Amino acid sequence: MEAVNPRPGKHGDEAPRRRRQPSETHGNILAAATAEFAAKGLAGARVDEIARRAGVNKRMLYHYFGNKEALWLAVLEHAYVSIRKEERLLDVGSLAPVEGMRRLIEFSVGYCADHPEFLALLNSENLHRAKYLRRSKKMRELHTSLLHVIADLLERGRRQGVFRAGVDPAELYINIAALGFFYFSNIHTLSAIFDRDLNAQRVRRRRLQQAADVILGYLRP
Amino acid sequence: MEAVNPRPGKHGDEAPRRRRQPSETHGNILAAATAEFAAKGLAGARVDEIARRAGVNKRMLYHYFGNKEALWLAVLEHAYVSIRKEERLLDVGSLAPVEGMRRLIEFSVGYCADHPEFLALLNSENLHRAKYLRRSKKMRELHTSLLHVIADLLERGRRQGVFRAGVDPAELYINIAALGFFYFSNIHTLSAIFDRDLNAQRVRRRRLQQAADVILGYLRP
Amino acid sequence: MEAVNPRPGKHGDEAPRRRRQPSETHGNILAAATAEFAAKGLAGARVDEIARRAGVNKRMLYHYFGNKEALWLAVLEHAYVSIRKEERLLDVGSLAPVEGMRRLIEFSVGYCADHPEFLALLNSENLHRAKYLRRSKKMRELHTSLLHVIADLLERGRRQGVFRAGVDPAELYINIAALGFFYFSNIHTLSAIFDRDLNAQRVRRRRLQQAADVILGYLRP
Amino acid sequence: MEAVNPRPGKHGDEAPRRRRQPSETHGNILAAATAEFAAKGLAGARVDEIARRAGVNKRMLYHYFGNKEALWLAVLEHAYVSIRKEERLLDVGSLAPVEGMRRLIEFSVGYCADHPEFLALLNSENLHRAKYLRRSKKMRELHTSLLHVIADLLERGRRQGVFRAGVDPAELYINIAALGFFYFSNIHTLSAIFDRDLNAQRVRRRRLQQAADVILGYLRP
DNA sequence: GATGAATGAGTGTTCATTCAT
DNA sequence: TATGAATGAACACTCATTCAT
Repeated sequence: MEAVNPRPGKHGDEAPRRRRQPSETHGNILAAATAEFAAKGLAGARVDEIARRAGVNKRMLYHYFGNKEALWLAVLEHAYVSIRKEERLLDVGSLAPVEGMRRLIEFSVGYCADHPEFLALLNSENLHRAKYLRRSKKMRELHTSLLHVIADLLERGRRQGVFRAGVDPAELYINIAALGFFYFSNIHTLSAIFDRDLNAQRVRRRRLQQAADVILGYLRP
Repeated sequence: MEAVNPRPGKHGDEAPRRRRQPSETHGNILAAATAEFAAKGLAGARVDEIARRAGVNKRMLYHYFGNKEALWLAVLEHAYVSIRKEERLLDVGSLAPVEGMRRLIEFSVGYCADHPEFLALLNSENLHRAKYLRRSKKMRELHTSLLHVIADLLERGRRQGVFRAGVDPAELYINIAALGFFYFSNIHTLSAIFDRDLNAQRVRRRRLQQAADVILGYLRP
Repeated sequence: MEAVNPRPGKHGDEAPRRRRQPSETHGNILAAATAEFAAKGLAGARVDEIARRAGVNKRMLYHYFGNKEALWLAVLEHAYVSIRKEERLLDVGSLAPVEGMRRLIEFSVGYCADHPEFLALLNSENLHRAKYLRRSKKMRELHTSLLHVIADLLERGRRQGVFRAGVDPAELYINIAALGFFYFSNIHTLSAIFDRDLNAQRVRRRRLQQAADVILGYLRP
Repeated sequence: MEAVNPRPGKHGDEAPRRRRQPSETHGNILAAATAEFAAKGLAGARVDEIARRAGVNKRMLYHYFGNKEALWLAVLEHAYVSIRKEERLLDVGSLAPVEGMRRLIEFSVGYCADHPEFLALLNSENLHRAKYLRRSKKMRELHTSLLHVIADLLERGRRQGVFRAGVDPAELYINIAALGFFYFSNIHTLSAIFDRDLNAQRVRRRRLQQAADVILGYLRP
């Protein structure tokens, strides 16, 4: 992380254009890139447009991130960090297994409903066969803790007799993700082929319930 | 030359291969475009590359399809026509409701496992918020017959007491699709974040079974 | 490469000439475009050729002017600015009415003789029915001052009894322009159909005299 | 090739599509090309569009005219033939000198007002410095007769004492043409720069009168 | 750190023209 | 005579990236 105020105590907010605000610039670029990449994909996104949206000079983008592909990876990593960070706040470790599991499921589905840009980024990265994500060391570390949390839930549930044994944490997480992801990700093509207006927010509640039912039914001993 | 360029077209005599096979050329372009678009998305695909893969002059692509976006729509439509055509061969109308439903589910999941290009195309089209598919009149006609088939299965099953009432055909189809689509579509990012090699063909059988169980359990009266 | 082409820009170290001379580059492009457009018209002109003539990268042309049509308009505007600028130097406002009018006429005819590119540009723009020029706000401002100068000459001449009344400044200017324009503009086709070599410079003096005679005769009270 | 009328002698006019109508096809192409070339110039005109306007296959255009440039010349020649043909119908040789001259002038100006496509074609050919017209032998023959007619008028007028001597027929014709051509040819740019709507038909009569006055005044002994 | 001019390789698309039928 | 598929060269324009300031 870059120091935000190199010279603390002497920074007026009154916009002396072209100040040195490293971390703000960095964050602006990341946010702009997330929006642009989510909307257009890696190939469709334009470096100029990202710079414009971020309100910074295009050169800064190269200064902070190296090139377009590295920026893409940074955006992806940041997206995963964000969801995992929120996820950790659920603190499911301190809840009873069934309640914890339900909260995890509802969060997972709700996050898909509320963050279409996350779905778009993942779909685009899948198009590239995870070429960029695979390079990232951050990712594995980030998700091992998630797997530990799920494994802990499963183990506590099994010991309490509310979950059956032999469930793989990763497989389970994939099933959870599937129930939210597909619907909200494919909502546009589904609307088109079935000539309906499938609205994300309207079906949100139903999806939350249905996903919890399916997964908890599946986990029952 | 001033203002007008005759462009003589200097083509060596050693390769005057210029046949006239309209439908073959058309099909070659469509196949090549499907592969290229599925691999790179709309923005990432290159018209030159499509022409090269199809073994035709780039100009033919514009002759037959108009432009890149129209070709994209043609590819999408063709992909949907293909899956629906295979689906119709299942002839689920002549089977008992439960068996017919199972066959439909297994086909749907199996198709996702076997046709990654179909998943990729749909994901890309979702990135564009179904901008192109929405223009297509073909699509609605194509899918009304599918909805009739499912409605017929549900109705017969309900009368025979094996399916519960009140199930919407389109909603059901979306649930079926979800169970196959997500897994095979996100296999690359999932492999990356969980550091495993999730192989499509290896999990094919398990997914088929699981999807059928979930849907048929859901339909039970 | 998949979807993203880094395009490293392999440029040999032996020629790293890349200066930063904004106004010079801008001027070079304008001059080159004037020559190319005058010689070939809008449709016939080649953007590559303009860049080559200007000795700049083609991309700069879009950097400074937007696109070919905008460059066309810039060239047209510049051509009009140039003639009006020279015209203002005549300072006819400080001359006696007849002498001022004569100087204006001679300048106008002489300009047509000396600037075939101006005639060519106007003819091409007329082909487009002034589609581009009509968008320009600059033009009206530019010519209102000209009309004021002519109106002043006419008024002073009328008061002094050397010009008749009721002459419209714009109509008069059109008549003046006509006398020079046609001859020098159509010199090539006229040479062809009458099988003579009508040379611009040779007839220059005669046209100057004749035009002044016609206009001043027309203005006599 | 399909034989349209295998048995000649039995061909109704009731549209057996794809008849052999050489001269009609030839004429259609010429008319379509005239419109397209006049509207867009040589470089801007599209061979496909000409074929479409003519309602014939593009190949026919090459069959009858060879290539685009040859078609351009054919259009130019046809345009000149048309004006000269109408001009001959005036039969000025049988009129008194002054009346004949007046009729010639009025025709010349009126033709410019009524045939903007003629002006456009000439301006475009001037852009090419009469490159194509100069190749044409037809042109010189076509205009020598015109020059003879004017020379005869001048000579008769001189003998009758109504015209002064020493007037060059070609120079005179150029002066006549100038008076109509410029105004109607430049009407669009003039409208744009002076922010008026100069309408061709509205000023027609005034121009006719003015041109006759100027020329006849000039010819007075 | 920050700017915008500059670059070269390409991007989708269009052109006049020709060939097989 | 007529058709429309086929061609290759070029067309206007755009791209991610870098350099001078």
